[in-house]
Amino acid sequence: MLDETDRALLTLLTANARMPLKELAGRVGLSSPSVSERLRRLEERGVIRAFTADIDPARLGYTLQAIVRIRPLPGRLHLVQKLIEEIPEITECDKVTGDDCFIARLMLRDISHLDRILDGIADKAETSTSIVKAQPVLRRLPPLG
Amino acid sequence: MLDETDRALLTLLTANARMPLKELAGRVGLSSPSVSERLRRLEERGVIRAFTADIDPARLGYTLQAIVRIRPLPGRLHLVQKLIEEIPEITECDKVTGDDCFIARLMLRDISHLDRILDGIADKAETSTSIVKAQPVLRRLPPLG
DNA sequence: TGTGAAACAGCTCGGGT
DNA sequence: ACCCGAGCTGTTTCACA
Repeated sequence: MLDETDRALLTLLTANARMPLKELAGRVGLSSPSVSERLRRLEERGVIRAFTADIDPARLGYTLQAIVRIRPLPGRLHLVQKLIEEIPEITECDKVTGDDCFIARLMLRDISHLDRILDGIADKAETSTSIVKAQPVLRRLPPLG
Repeated sequence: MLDETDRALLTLLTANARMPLKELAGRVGLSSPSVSERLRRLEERGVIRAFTADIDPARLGYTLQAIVRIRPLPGRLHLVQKLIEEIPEITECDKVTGDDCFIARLMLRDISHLDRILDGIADKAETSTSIVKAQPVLRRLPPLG
């Protein structure tokens, strides 16, 4: 399904999505056209979902992050999900098993910013908030293979 | 600090990191060299941390994701953090306030894979696991401005 | 910071192994 | 599947506003 060369390409592109084909080719021991074709196929198959820029939220003024577990009140599940999707400060949200129905990541300018957002949810769901103190593992690839 | 043009560039690059300078330039109404210079500065200032490929874990065989809250046993904090960093299936981990010291995202091949990994932690920390059923909000940018 | 032109590098597409 | 080479497209550099 995915050979050694594909895996190497994914690793290289994860580290630097703008790496030129020529350099990619050199590192995996192929020619540029071959690499070009492989990338096309990887995108087509959905292995590569997109090429994105990794922006540092702190440099945008979001110096605080919080992880919030959200338990919608009875009958409010869909309403809460819609609300979550519309709050732009929520940059990630998973719907999970268990009492906590949603687990969301919030980007915040300061602690009062958190207060304001939670106030807007308080009448539709219960929340448990954890403030992020450090990020020991930042977005990385799982083992390929 | 960040003007309107910079914000537009970040939005465009987040959607497609491999977009050619020429096209970026056209969309923000500048010339290619100007855009090139702006990108150089954004990277230098650390606003753009990296250009990365967004890989679909499901296409790599990781059809299951879990969010695990981890509470190290007394005196095991550092040991547990080291362990977390060394488990490659943990692709994200935040150190947070509250009883749950760490919140980690795990990429898994199947449910027995989860069992195996949690077994390796069980004697050093308590864990609470939530299986991801859906992802209503996938990694996106907070408001720029 | 910005622009435009020119030199340079990278990409794509054909044909061939 | 991959490689090579030609032609084209995109990028970078530089003089200048």
